[in-house]
Amino acid sequence: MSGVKKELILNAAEECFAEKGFSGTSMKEIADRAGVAKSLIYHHFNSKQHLWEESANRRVTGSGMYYGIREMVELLKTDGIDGLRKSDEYKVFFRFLKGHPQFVRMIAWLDAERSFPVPMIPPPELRTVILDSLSELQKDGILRSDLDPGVFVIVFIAISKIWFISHDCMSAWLGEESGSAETGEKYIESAMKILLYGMAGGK
Amino acid sequence: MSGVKKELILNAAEECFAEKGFSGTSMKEIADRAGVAKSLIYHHFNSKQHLWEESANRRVTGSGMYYGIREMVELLKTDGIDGLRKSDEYKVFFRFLKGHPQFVRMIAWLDAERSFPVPMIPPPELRTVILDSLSELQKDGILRSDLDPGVFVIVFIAISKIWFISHDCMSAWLGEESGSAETGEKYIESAMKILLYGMAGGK
DNA sequence: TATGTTACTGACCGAACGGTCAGTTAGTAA
DNA sequence: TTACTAACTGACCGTTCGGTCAGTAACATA
Repeated sequence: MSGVKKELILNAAEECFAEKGFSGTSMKEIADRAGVAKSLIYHHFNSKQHLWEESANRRVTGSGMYYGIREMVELLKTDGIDGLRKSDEYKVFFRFLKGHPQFVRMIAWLDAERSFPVPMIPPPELRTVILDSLSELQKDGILRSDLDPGVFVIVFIAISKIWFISHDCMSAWLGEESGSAETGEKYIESAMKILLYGMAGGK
Repeated sequence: MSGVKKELILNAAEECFAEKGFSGTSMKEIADRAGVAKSLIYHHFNSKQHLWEESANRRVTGSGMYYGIREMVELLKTDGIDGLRKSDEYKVFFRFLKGHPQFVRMIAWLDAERSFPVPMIPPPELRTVILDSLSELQKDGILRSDLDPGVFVIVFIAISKIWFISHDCMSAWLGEESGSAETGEKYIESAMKILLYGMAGGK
């Protein structure tokens, strides 16, 4: 009946690392949060760095981060840009981030950390499916065809991600008090207006 | 003749913090890099946290980060979107980040760090000038008028910033080998095509 | 029951941590 | 010269760090 305490350790590590990053987290903190002896961590994981990599990897690859994007691209194929605009589906990635604040914290640390890097590469088969669909949409004239399809994905991720990663700085550019949950919804609607319009037109 | 070694300390702190963040940097590292005794740091700054805040603040507020954006908005007023598109000026913020990798590293840490936060708010007068100009451009029909003008700024920053902050992850979505400097130029050109087109049209 | 393996603990280690402090140097004003 | 202040240093402090290790508890197999 192994693995139960190992799971506790991984969960505790994820929480601590998401809050304070690699260097800001001590092994004692993780052990205390997991409710185990510190030395047990070294029984299951070789070192702090290994634990960091394992928990970060699990959180990133197991997040399903990109599945919303794939669904969105599928919707784009069936309903076109206007269909996407009228539905709420273009918010899918934004809402994913909103619902997973711990995941957001983790990728913020991964973006900064270079001494103990964790790749964060999209799953190859998902990447291929999304890029192929986008290429098809370009051929069909639904998306502008003068760009690498990957650019659509990047700008899409960028405008969602920045809202949560640099929230204070960004909401300072908007008039309302930044804390309100409504501001986020209004922001992503506005930003996606720009994006959806720009993705269709041009050249 | 004070201040010269204090300056050395601040510079060394900036470099160390940009590389390894707050928790990953030790006071001894900073002292060694500055070529002074560790205790001298405590003569000029109260604590590690104060040094962190002071060096981060100096780097962020002194960066001139937003001046390129203001210039761009001015150009938009005189030459319109087509003028901006034809010149290279829309790359101004992207090139600023490209030319200041240490600044990019620092804001990546600031985005992640919540235990020792540093605000990173845009200078109020610059913010006002930029937002006012954008409002004017909306009234003149050059920019779409159905959005808060701050959104233009945010999406603009977002697509430039993400290229450097999450570089490995993002360039994985583009076909070429990610390391090349040319890829970045191609990316920002493509992304700005989407943005400039989307900022003009719609509603 | 005997045996081996894995899960798990508490005591412990040397190193590094942030921070202090007594004391020295150097410049400056009276 | 004296006296005061700010710049600066090296030795030192208590704590915490990541990591080790001998030993125990639990459980499966034979």
